[in-house]
Amino acid sequence: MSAETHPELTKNQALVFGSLSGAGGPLTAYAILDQLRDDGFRAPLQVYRALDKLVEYGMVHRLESLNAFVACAHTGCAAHGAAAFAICERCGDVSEFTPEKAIDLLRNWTEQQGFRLSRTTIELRGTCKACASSN
Amino acid sequence: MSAETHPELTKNQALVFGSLSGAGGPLTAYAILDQLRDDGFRAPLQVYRALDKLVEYGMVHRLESLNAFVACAHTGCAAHGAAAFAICERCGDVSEFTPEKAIDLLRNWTEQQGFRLSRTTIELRGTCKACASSN
DNA sequence: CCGAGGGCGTTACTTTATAACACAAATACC
DNA sequence: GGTATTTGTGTTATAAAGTAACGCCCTCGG
Repeated sequence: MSAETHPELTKNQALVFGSLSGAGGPLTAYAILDQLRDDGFRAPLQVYRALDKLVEYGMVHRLESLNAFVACAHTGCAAHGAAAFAICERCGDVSEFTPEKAIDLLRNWTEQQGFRLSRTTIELRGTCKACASSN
Repeated sequence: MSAETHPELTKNQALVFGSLSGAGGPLTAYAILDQLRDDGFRAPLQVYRALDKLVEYGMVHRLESLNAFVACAHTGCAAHGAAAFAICERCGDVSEFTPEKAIDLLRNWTEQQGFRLSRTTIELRGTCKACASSN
């Protein structure tokens, strides 16, 4: 899978990705399902199956602490490998960023332990600038 | 358990903490519930309420990517503030560690953004040394 | 005494995610 | 072309994780 080109998406995958991209923020699988009722979606599995593939392709990230999914901010994130998220608990805004040095340090730790790293989850909860100042 | 670092636990909190401590690894809320049936536990809420407090006290961590909970490895983790976890997907073993430099870098990023950080989740998925070598 | 807050027990419920089964479409291979 | 294999799809049913709402019983400070 090339980092620059997206794989060919199936119809369902394209619908789910479109829904997430259009949202401009994270959506739960069931929220996506509701959005896609008019496109013929009837069951959660249709969404989860598409999401599994999109996550595998690096086009979508799963936010573990929200049980939600978000389109990758980098249109071809697979190259980056790891991403981090700052999640505002007030307004729900999510910022994706790539703290390479921090990730290097974590990877170094795993290598020292003989731990073979496959996936890194970094999620920061708090209050975004806008919400913190509008207090 | 030190009276200085730990608050007085209620009966339910002590039971849940004991269950988690004895497990030597993560447990889901429902697994804890099953373990405590003989102690009179009947409903998930009894577990979740205790867990909420234990997490608040820093004695228990929630593993977001497993929907599970684990007793803090440091008996008084509240001081450390943030922890990271390496989760073996083969044997389920979880190692807690405290990557202070990586956390500092993440905190610096949030400060630059004006993001007020309240909670940090770092979870590494992969294969532990023992499982990787017993291949 | 009493009243406010915290913890507790229970029922019912919502949200999140998978299992199992059957069919269809694309791909691979000779 | 024909056939095996994989991959995607649709559906029903069910499991797993988490919460709302209610009422009761403590206990602690006034």
